Amino acid sequence: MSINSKYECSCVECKLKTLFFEKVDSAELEMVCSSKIEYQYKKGEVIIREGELINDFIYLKSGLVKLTRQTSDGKEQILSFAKPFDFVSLLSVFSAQRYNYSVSSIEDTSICLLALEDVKKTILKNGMFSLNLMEKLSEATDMIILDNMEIKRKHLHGRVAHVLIYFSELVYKNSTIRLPISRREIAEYIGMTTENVIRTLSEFKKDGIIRTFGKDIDIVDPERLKAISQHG
Amino acid sequence: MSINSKYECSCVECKLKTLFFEKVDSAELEMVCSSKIEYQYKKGEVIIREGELINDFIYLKSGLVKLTRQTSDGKEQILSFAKPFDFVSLLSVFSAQRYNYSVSSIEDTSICLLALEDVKKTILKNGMFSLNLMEKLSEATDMIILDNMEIKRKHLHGRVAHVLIYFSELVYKNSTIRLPISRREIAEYIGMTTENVIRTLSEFKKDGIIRTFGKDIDIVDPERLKAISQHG
DNA sequence: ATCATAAGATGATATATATCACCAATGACT
DNA sequence: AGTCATTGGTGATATATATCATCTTATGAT
Repeated sequence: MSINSKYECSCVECKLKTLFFEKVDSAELEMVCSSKIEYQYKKGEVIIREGELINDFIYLKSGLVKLTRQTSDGKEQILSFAKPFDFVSLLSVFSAQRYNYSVSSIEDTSICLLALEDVKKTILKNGMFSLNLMEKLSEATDMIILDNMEIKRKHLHGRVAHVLIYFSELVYKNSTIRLPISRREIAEYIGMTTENVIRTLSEFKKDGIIRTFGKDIDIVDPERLKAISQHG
Repeated sequence: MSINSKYECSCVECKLKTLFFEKVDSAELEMVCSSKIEYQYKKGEVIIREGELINDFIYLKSGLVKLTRQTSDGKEQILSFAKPFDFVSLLSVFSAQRYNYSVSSIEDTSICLLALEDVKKTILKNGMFSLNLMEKLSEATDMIILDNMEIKRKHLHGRVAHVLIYFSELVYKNSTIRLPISRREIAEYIGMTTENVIRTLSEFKKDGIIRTFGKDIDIVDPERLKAISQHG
């Protein structure tokens, strides 16, 4: 992890500003942003550790992260992935003292860290900001809930197809992708074993639905993949 | 469904007030509550239908409801259950035009319906209310997400045990319960088949963990049930 | 460059879960 | 009271998934 100067970028010009701060005037923005710190992470670093005190409001500037939790039997479980404009620091931020999940980068990532206290002050003062923030929070949690419902109703093949489609269509917007996660992580996300994820990818390959070279995956037949995702 | 007069109960004296309106002064409360309508539902009625426009902010006064959605292959899926003080009308309320789930009563239920516009006006004007509401919203979605993660990591037996414990400990706070849902609904919630839910309950019975008489269930050995819920 | 470690891959087998078929019990409705 | 639909229940069997063992191939550290 490396720290960037707080003057490296300006909130006023930030393209992410629309996410939360579009309804905030420049004085308020200055108040919140004066304490902002930017951090950079290489792929594979832990950004937030489950159990830590929540003091900050985190903004994903670029990159990709995963949200994980430890199950009581010591296994790792992935709740969801987040890219810029998805919101990261939302679960529990307003409802708990400590994080009940971890956040790690699965690609080189940079984040902005704002003091949660300042954000709360802005909520108290600026109603439009509150409403806007509530919408974003609600959107983000809706997505996690519905995504997990989709996974829950599917079988192994459908779940693996679902993950491929997610990264292809929603993250990279390309039929050729470099998977940012391992087969094990796919398994941790969809609740199946690593071996079965690998086997399923091999079958997709044998059936001419995808081509694979390690983490590089080329979706040859997206329609069939979608059909599998729907049905299986 | 039957409608009660709006004067049947008073928001000012409502024991549920602390849920959302503790930070609201009496003038604001009057504004929101002047339009309030109270509805009563018998067990088994639909309160909100998936796809309907969201115009209201719904408050669960008493009873018990289930949140459901249709999957693309026409099956019913249960997202979660909610009792008073859990929040019902939270998913999507601030992020979507239409409900993407249905709400039905699984016990006799009464709700308060507030105009969403009035609630939004209060958000704009009252920062403490906004922050409080955000906390409640965040708590409610956290619970749904974590509960679904727990279910996802468990096997059939653990999932069924999980449901029994949920109703026993969190809803009825009693080791003898009358299940408000059918075996099929348990299956729709945990993502398994009805037959296997029935079989699992039979096995719990045979093993002396529970006693059953139809929907009346007596949890004889809660410790073993919890162990199954953790491990299985 | 080399070693150690993790990731990817595959097969054999055990276990878990779904499916299908059937019947009994219950409740709702004329 | 009787019929019809729904729920609860069980068994036999097929299918899906997990487990275990083994191997190859990347990857990272020194």
